[in-house]
Amino acid sequence: MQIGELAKRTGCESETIRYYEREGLLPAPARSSSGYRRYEQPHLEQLAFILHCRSLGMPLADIRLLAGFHQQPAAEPCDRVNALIDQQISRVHSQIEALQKLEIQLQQLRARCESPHTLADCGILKTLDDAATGEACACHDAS
Amino acid sequence: MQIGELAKRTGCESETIRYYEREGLLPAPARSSSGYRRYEQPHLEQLAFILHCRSLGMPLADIRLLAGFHQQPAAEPCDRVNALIDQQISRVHSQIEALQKLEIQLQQLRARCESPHTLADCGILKTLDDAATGEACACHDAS
DNA sequence: GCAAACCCTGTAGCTACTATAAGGTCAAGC
DNA sequence: GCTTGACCTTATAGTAGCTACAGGGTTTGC
Repeated sequence: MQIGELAKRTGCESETIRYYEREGLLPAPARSSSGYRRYEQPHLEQLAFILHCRSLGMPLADIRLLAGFHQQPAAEPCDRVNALIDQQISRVHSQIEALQKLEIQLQQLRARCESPHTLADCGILKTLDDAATGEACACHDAS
Repeated sequence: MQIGELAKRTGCESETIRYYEREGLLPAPARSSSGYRRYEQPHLEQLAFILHCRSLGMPLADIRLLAGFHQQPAAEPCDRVNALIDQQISRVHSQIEALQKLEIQLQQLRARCESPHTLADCGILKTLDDAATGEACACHDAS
């Protein structure tokens, strides 16, 4: 199949497929006489594997590693696979925690200007300005 | 003060300060005879304002807008300030939701390989492979 | 008079794509 | 046989927000 067909079947844009090939995540397929890429079933599965990992937020470098484990002897221990997933879980977890703090801070800032005001007495701008001149700010104080 | 001093006082690297200047977030300061940037107190406050907004996760484009509101007539309504903060809150909120789903998916995947195995029968690799061949996967099924 | 610590500009790198530009190929219809 | 449109190709530049050089000039202290 051509690249457009592979793109349609996987929901991944042709340009992204070519990008994955450049990055060494997908093997370079055979070419037609006119230079068009010709994909087979294994390519589709490999791409689906990549896309599934991406949907779990994994970085391409980790996916490259995961894909590499297929080429290794099957008797090897799989602890490095587990470690990659654990890393990803902790990355995601700390992102969540950071964003939750952020949301609280933003809501405290937002509460400074509930009803419509003018710029002159907008509690939000005032709070941001105060923080800039070194005063305590509503958003970061209580965090 | 020189750029290094400003950097030390704000905890922002010199290169980042020059970057903000290039991006039009900080006004270009006066220069010494040898071309060194000379900053005054207002620059420090402006930079602190930017850094405070950044610490709330706001994109530079929004910070540029926020900073611009200082130059506008004080009697203008501040609803656009509020809108920017509201936007940021909803961005952060939807990121949190997406990451929470992700964490559940990752933990379901991780549960496929609790005790140490070999690559051949690693539940994680198997699950990822199955997903690539179109079968239902543990991680995305229950999401 | 020299070395260390500072400063300058300009450019390239990071992630994971996305979007062009400028061109070649192929099948259908007239 | 020729055109039209949908496909494909490569190469390059852009996105966000920095960070990290390279290759040079300046200033300060000993």
